[in-house]
Amino acid sequence: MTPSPAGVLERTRLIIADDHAIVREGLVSLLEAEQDLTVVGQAGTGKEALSLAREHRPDLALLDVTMPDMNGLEATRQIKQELPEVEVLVLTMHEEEAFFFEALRAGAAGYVLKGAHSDELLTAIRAVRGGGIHLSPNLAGELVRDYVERHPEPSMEDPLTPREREVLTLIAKGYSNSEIAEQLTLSINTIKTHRSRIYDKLDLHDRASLVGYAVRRGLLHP
Amino acid sequence: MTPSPAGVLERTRLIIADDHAIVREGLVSLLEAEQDLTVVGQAGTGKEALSLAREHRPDLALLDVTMPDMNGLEATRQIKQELPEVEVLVLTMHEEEAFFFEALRAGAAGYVLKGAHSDELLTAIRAVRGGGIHLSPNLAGELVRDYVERHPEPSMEDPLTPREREVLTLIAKGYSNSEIAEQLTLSINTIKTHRSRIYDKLDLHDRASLVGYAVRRGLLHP
DNA sequence: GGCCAAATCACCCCTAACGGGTGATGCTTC
DNA sequence: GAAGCATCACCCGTTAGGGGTGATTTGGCC
Repeated sequence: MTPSPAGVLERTRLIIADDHAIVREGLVSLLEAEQDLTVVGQAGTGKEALSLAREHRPDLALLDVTMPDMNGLEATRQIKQELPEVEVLVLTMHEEEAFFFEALRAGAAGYVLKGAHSDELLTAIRAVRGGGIHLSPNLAGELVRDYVERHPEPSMEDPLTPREREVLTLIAKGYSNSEIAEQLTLSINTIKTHRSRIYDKLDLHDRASLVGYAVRRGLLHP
Repeated sequence: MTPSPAGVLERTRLIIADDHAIVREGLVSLLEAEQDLTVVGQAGTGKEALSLAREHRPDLALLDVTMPDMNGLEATRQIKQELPEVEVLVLTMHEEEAFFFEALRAGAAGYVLKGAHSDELLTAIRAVRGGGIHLSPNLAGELVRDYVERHPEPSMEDPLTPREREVLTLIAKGYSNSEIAEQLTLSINTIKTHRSRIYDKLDLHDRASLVGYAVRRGLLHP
């Protein structure tokens, strides 16, 4: 650590990118009003944002989605690829889920709507600074819905024994009886017996509905 | 709307539940200090919280996880089942993902860690009040990771034609050639041709690896 | 000790599905 | 007019699938 004059904090260094100068100015004055933040660069396009990030290695990049010459999502992707230590916060007016999800895939650590209170932006910046993730409350619901759908209550028991569930999983994954037998080091006859019992218990009679069942139970991914 | 005396706001009505009286008191004074919030009930157990919710129909219930006589997650489940219009915000010291995810499944609209700043709690309450979801920045990352894993970049194209991808999906779902032919109103021969071409292009030679491929591509869920 | 469910394996049957070919025809699109 | 896509036909041999029936062992439970 280099010694710093008394009273000077280790500020969080930001770059901001938005194609509207007025929005940028507004953000700068908003952010500079906080003692722990400082804006070290401004960009009007995605490419500029990327250059700025390379040049300044900021702690955090605040990017708009809609920008000429490379949009904010692509910029996010490239920044995260090249400079993973730079956190990206996407600040946009786009409430569509598609952008939100794409931002997450691109590696953004946060997504804030421009309609939000400025408090939320500051909260988000600090959350991200602390290694966290901030999601717009309006959009986080989609993510949660998605999660809940894919991970149903693990309770709601099925009538299968553990072994049967194991076999079921492998069947659903497309393995043949003999392959399953090999993987579990069992006789193929055993597998066939399990298979029959599974069909009996679940009252299913073909692989398709079996796969459906396994997918609903979330047996395929883990 | 019933007319209200000038200066009196429509306050957000809360109940809070925590097994430690001191924590409750602290929360009450914190929340009552805000002009737009009012605490209409306090509980020290999950069952009490449920009764309070039935009695007061609050806008929001602030629940701790660890409580005697029904924990906060079970209480969340029951409240959301009986009184879906009551939003639940889980406030806990538990940073384990398991509780977090279970809270989401139980229907909570937010999850705030006790280690967070009180600002975050207020932000969360207001976000939830506005129909949003607030997730602890420390834990939201898990949710995002989960999402990103399950929904890989849809780009990164595969060599398959749209029709082939369609057929592949159905194969992975466990349908037989004839069933697929029926569903797509095609000849079974056509399906077999597609199947062969898929095997060729992907250089796979059994259903198992085909399913693996489909899962990775996320073709199974939608 | 007796009972039951779970897990293991064997053997039979028969149909259908599977995978591997080869070849051919329209239809766009470039 | 070549290339890619989608469609269909027919042949072939293997084996996996779905359906039975019966048997053994293990472990837990009363």
